[in-house]
Amino acid sequence: DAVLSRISLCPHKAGMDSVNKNKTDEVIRSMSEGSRFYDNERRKAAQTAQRVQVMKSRAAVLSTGALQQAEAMASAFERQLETERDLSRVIVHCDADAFYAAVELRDQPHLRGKPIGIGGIGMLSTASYEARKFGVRSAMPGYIALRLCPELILVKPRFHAYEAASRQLQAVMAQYDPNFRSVSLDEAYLDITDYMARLTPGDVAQLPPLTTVADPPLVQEANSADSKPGMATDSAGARNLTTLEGRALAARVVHQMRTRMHETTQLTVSAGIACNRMLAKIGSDQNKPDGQFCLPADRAAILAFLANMPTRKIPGIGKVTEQILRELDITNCQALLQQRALLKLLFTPISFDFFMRSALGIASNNTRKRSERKSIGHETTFRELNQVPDLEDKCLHLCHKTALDMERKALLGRSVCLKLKTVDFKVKQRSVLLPAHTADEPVIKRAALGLLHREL
DNA sequence: GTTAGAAGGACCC
DNA sequence: GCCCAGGGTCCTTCTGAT
Repeated sequence: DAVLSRISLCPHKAGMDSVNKNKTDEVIRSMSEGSRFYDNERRKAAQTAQRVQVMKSRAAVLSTGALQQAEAMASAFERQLETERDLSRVIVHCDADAFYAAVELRDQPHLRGKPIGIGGIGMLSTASYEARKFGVRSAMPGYIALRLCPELILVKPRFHAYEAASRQLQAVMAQYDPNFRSVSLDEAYLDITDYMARLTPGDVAQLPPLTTVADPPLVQEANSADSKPGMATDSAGARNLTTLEGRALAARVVHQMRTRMHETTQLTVSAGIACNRMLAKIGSDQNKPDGQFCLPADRAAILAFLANMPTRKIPGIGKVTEQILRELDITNCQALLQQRALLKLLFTPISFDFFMRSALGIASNNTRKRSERKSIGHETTFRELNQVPDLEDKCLHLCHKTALDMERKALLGRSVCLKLKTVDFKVKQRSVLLPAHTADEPVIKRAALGLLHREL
């Protein structure tokens, strides 16, 4: 049922082939059922079901006229989006494979070949590929993982080691794009268009040949006349990166970069190459681990690539949105496009825009660093507490850590937000806007305590 | 009608 | 015996104020 889809293994994730999904889900279910966590999941599932019901009843009473009008608007919107389609950039998404686990296996050779999970009994942040065969996943509680895989070795995270490895990976990436955007310790986007334009024939000769790279084929068949095979350079003699040849060259560049990353860190990195961030990110998952995927800069090839793509693979569509769309009989991008009139009528303009862009493969290709952070804070989960002084202590300690961080990073903030989680996993957030921006610890503490007392 | 602030959630790693 | 994280961003909805 609905709650199961929330707690079970995601079948679209890479490396699911060898997993006995039914057995794994049964273990997860039996260990979760009856817990307060499970009850909360059931509550949220019911909430989602309610949302779906409202949508379905709205859909049921739509007139053909309304649908036709929506179809016309959606169609016009699609034409508008097509004018924005930019195939000119070569965007790469790099994603280190099972990063934390890979660093541990590298540094602790006696663990190699054994299933390991990074984290503790409460929660794992990563699992090695050996452990994934048993259904062990990131964001899985350690005690459930141990039930799935009794030989699992829990390894305490060593963030300094991961940060060091991350810096090494980034140093290689910087050779190809000094303005790359890192999204976490193990993920980054690069725009290698300029790098490729500067490649000399000598540089090109140094690149690994495509044939050693292409397994499975890196460059999908382009079935359209949009790209012009044989036109690796344009009339001015400049390198044309949108052709199949241009993308094959990109594949060789990325292969070289991944080789360098492996040489300096002993870690494997997977990569996706495409004309925007979204497509590159989907691509980096295609041939994981230690693989890469290159999508031609070609509208027809992009649409063909996306047509049967499960909605869950789109970054930004999680379990809930997948479920809602499935209830509307939408499970892949093709259906997303076919049902655009319905989507236009049932979802907000922002969601509709997002769905259309996703299904068409039109997204931002900006890989420059994002501007400034929006928030900073700390949170911690602790055993059941109901004594006011105990809660105050916890609150003050988190305020202290946050104020310290703000001072270190020279940041100011104006809104103080207190987050509370009850024993039944309900989350409450209470916030106040201060008269002025501050990083002053006593001010933050007073505001937070005020919010806390409002709830006691 | 528009907007800013609050609260709740979905999602990502 | 341990028993579902913690750091974020963005979107949606509601509500009171301009």
